[in-house]
Parts: sequence; C-alpha cells; structure tokens
Amino acid sequence: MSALLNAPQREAIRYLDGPCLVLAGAGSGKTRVITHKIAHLINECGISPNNIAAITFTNKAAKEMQERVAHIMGGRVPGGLTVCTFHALGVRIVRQEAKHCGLKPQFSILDASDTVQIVSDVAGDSDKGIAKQMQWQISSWKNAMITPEEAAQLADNEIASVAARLYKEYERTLRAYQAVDFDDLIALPVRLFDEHPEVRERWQNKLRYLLVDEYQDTNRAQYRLLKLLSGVRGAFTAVGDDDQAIYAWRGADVENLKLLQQDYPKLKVIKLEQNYRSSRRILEAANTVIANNEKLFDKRLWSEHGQGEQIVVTNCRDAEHEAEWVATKITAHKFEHRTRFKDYAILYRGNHQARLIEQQLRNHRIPYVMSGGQSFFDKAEIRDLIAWLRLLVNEDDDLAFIRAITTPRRGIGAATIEALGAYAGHRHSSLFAAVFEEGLTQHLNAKQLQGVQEFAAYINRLQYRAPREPAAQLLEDLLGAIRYEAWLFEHCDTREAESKWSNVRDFVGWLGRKGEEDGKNLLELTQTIALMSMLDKEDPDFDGVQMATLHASKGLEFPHVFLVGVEEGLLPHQSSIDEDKVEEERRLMYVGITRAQRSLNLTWCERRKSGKEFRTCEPSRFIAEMGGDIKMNDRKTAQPVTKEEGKARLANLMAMFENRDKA
DNA sequence: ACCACTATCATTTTT
DNA sequence: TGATAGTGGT
Repeated sequence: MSALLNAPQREAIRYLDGPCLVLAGAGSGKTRVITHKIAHLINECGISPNNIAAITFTNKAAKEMQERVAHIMGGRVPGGLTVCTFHALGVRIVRQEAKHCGLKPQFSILDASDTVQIVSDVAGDSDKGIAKQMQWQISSWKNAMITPEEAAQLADNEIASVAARLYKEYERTLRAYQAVDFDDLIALPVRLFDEHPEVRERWQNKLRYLLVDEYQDTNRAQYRLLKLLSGVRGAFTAVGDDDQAIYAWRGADVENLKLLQQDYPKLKVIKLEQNYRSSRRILEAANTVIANNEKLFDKRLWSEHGQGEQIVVTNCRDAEHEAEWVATKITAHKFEHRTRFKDYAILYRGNHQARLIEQQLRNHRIPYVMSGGQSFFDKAEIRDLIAWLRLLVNEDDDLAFIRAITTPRRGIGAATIEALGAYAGHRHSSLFAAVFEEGLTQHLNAKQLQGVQEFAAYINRLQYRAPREPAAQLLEDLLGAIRYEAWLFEHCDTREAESKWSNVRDFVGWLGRKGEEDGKNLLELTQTIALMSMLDKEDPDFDGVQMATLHASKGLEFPHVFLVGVEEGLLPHQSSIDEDKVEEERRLMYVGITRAQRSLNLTWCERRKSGKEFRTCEPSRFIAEMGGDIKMNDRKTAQPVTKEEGKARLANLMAMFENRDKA
C-alpha cells in the first residue's frame, strides 16, 4: 500500500496529532489521501468506522469516495462508516434531533423551485425574477448565518429591508410547513450545536474523526458546522486547493483556509505538489498562469511525466468556425492517434457556448455527452409523484398538498384552494388539517367540499399503509388510483406522454431498488430524493466526447482537452473584470488547463456575435500569462470579410505576440 | 386587456 | 437549450 503513496501523502495519512490541512494541487491524489487515511484510521489505529465521517460536497464525489474506500478495504464499505455530503449529514442530524430544531422528524426538504415559490407567495408578487433575486439574497444570509433580525438591522437601503422582512416571513412559512430548505440543513445543526452543548457533545463523541473534501468550497455555515463537530480536539483532516476555488459567487469562502490557521494555531499544513495527471508543459502553463494570483499558500506542481505536446492556441474567425475547427480537429486527431471519443473534452465558460459546438459535433457525426443537463428529479412528472410522497410523509407540507391535489386535475381548482387556504390561514392550520375542521363547510360549496374530503380521505388511507408496505408498492397503487398514465396521455401528445411515463417507470424502479438495497423506509427515501440532483445513468461504456462548463469539469480529467472561447470578456468574463473578480476567473482557467493529461488546445474568436452585431474580440490575458512555450496556430482558412476586420485581426495578433513576449 | 406565439439572448450550479 | 421580452391577434 505505502509503495503507492509519496512522502507527503504518507505524512498526511499518518498525521493524527491534531488538525490537518492538506493542500492538494490538481491531480495530486487527494482522494487517495482521504480514502487511505480512512483505512489507516480503521486498520492501524483501531478506530471504529462508526466514529469516522468523510464529508463531500456532491453526491457524485461521495459515491466515488465510497467506491474507492470499498476498493481498498476488501470490496465493501466498512459498516457504520459515514461517507456523505454535507447536506446528507445535515439531514441525519436534523432528523435525529428534530425536536430540538422545532421540527418533527418527518419534515419536508424543499428544492430550489419550492423556495422561489414560497418567496413569491410571501412577497405577493408574481414576478418570478424578483422572487428569484430575493430568494438568492435570503440564501446568502442563511449561508452566512445571519438571522432575519440581523438582516433587518444590517439593511441600509429600502430593498434590503424589504428583503429582510420577506426573509422573516419566509422562515415562518417554512416552519409552518414543517419544511426546511437546503441552507437549513447546515444552519439548523449549527444553531442546534451552539445552543445545546449536551447535544453537541453527543455528536462530537459519535463523529470522532472528520475528513473534508474540497475544503475550499465551504461557506461560513459549513465552516462553523465543522468547527462545532470537531470541537477543541480538532480531530479532522481538511483537503482542498485554494487555486481551485471557483465558487465564491455561491457563498464559498476561501477565507476559511485562513480562518483554519487562526482558529487552530497548531494546524499542520501539508502540501501535495506532485501531479500524476498532466505532462510537464501543461503543468508549467498552469503554474505560470496561477502565479499571477495573490497566493495564500505557495504551491508549485511538478510531475515525473515527460514534456508532452506543445499547447496550441488557435484563433478563429467566429464561434461557428471555432466549433467547426474543434470538430474537425477531433476527427483528425482521433484518426491519427487511434483514440476513443471519450478521450476528448470540450470545455467552455458559459452554457450557451455549447449550442454551436453541439451542432458541429452532430454535423461531423461525433458522439458526445454533456455534463450538467436537466435533473431527473426536476422533471414535472417526477415532481408530481414526489409531491404525493412528501404529503404522505408530512401532511403539513402545503406545497406538496397543492401539487398533489391538483395533479391530476380532479375538479379542484384555484378557487377551491384559495378558499381552503384562507380558512386554514384563519385557523392557523395546514391545508390538510383544515379539511377535517367543522367550520370549513361555511367556506366551500358542497361539490368543492366533497372533492377535498375525498382527497384527504385517500391520503389518510395511504398514510395508514405507509409504514407497513414498501414505498414502491405504495407508489404503484397510487399511480393506479389517480390514473396517472391515462392522465398523461390525455394531456400531452403521444411522444411526450410516452417519455414521461417511461420516466415514471424508471422512478418506481429506482424507488424499489433503493428501498431494498439500503433498507430505507418511505421517510428516508423521500428525504434522500430531495438531496439528489441527478440519477446518474451515465453509462461509462458510451464513447462520446465530453462537453462541460469549466465549473462542471472540476474533478475530471481527460487525455485531450479543448478549451474554447478563451477571450477577454468571456474567459475573464466581462462582469468579473468590471467587478474586479479576475482572480477567480484565473482559477477557472487554471482548472481548465489542469484537466488535460496529454494535449491542450485553446481557441479564441476574433469576433463574436453579441446581439445582432458582431463584436471584435481580443485573446484572453490568460493566454499571454501561460508563458512562451505555446504554439500559435494562425488559422489561415479564416478569411477576414472586410479590410477593417483584416486590420483589426492583424493588430490583435500582434498584440497577442507582444503580450506573450512580455510575459 | 389578456393570452399565445415568436424572436432574442445569455456567467458559472449543487444541495 | 430555456427564459424572457415584445408583438400581434382575439
């Protein structure tokens, strides 16, 4: 085992005398360190798996971690070991300590669209853009652990104080629904541990050693949760790379790295600088680019690999040509090098850039897969069913109630729900509970009343069965009872209905498997679903070029990488330039470069359509920052259309070479 | 006045 | 691709 590890990796694994920060450069084997450290703790130190938790940010990372732990631990994840996301850990804590959080254990977990919906309801404003903005603001407050009261105090303008009032209402609504949002899954445990030392100690005792992946992505609330969980012992290993911090806009705070040093003066910092991924030329370019950033910790990647191919920068006339060039190049390169399509990745700054590339790949008959994509659980038909499950588990969940009672339509419309809602508001009860109140007869007509009561009675019957039957069985019966398939085919055209129904079948199958494999009951399944974004059905056998945004590419690697749209205004994005946020853009560039193992191709466009006009573009400053060992590939076939354009192009080119020489 | 359809235009996204 | 703004028809 130790032969597979280099000296700093071994040191990071064996160091147990206190808090440990592993600065793991791109491709330096950080997952290897975490997984081997888990094995070390269990095998060599006799620590029970029950007392170890490895925390990641994404489900995908958690899954990969589990697989790799299983791999080195003889094929199985040791029983009792926790390997999950921050939020999954949050769910576990809140569920177990529900009463301390003012919730019942069957609380609902709201997704992004639910929360926007609530904000919009609370604001009494149907403008979705406004609601989104407000929700964003509320979420950042919660991530920074700022209460509604504090937000109101801090508000220094009209808009902020309106938002603070909304925030308060929003929180009240969530509690009334017995619901939490994603941010609560971190914030509630933090508050809980702050206010209940005895509960905190219980959890500190349970999770005696913590390992945190992608530490640079933690926000304030997550930092406090870690600190509270690890206590004064500081028994944790945080693994991260400040050079790959690209989520500041979402609340991640690299300051947390500094804070770690402040809060734990005895913090052991270990750097992993040997890269196992890329050729030396690629690493050199990455190092040179990132050296332009103000550094928190100095780090320089090196590799035992060879020089490798030269990095190629190609200028294209416009985005169409760029896409076409990439497609052509991939075809030729694949033919020459007898590679597979899946050895290639095309990376870009913004999603909209993908469109033209997709088109060209199709033209060239190149198969591809796009990362990102819509979430399976976000599809309308799946959300319909989830609403039913949520309502079954938590009858106070009014959002689920409304969605379930209106799908399929059963003659209950806006008017009925409004009347019911008014009455429930008056009685301070949930919609579901209001149905059973005597006084409701005054507010609904006979037909409305009958519909509502029938619905509630059916929910009651299902609730009775829920603890006794598997979730999939329940859902199966439910589908029959509400005649969901028939409803789909009545409301959509056949193609659409078929695809929706097939999704429903997939969902039922998934629920059945999950229920059996993990032995989860309906409550746990429902709460798990809320935290799942994608049903990873990506099959590894498919041979396609990988397309991804730079953000989505973090953590991946490819033999051959094409990075497109490397222009001023796009790769350092214009708004980032305006707001003085170029360093984060540079880290994005760094992430892009370091995805490549063997070859790296950059392209930029001399003009790009913005509106109906073409805008002249300059190559990104990051190209000049990569140093001189780069091949400039002037694309001769790109003929300028006018003299002015020709001149502009030449000037750009010269400026580019000048910049390069300076650097 | 309202609704539906079309044209236009992009930061980055997980839980 | 997907959201939104603007236009045209009822």
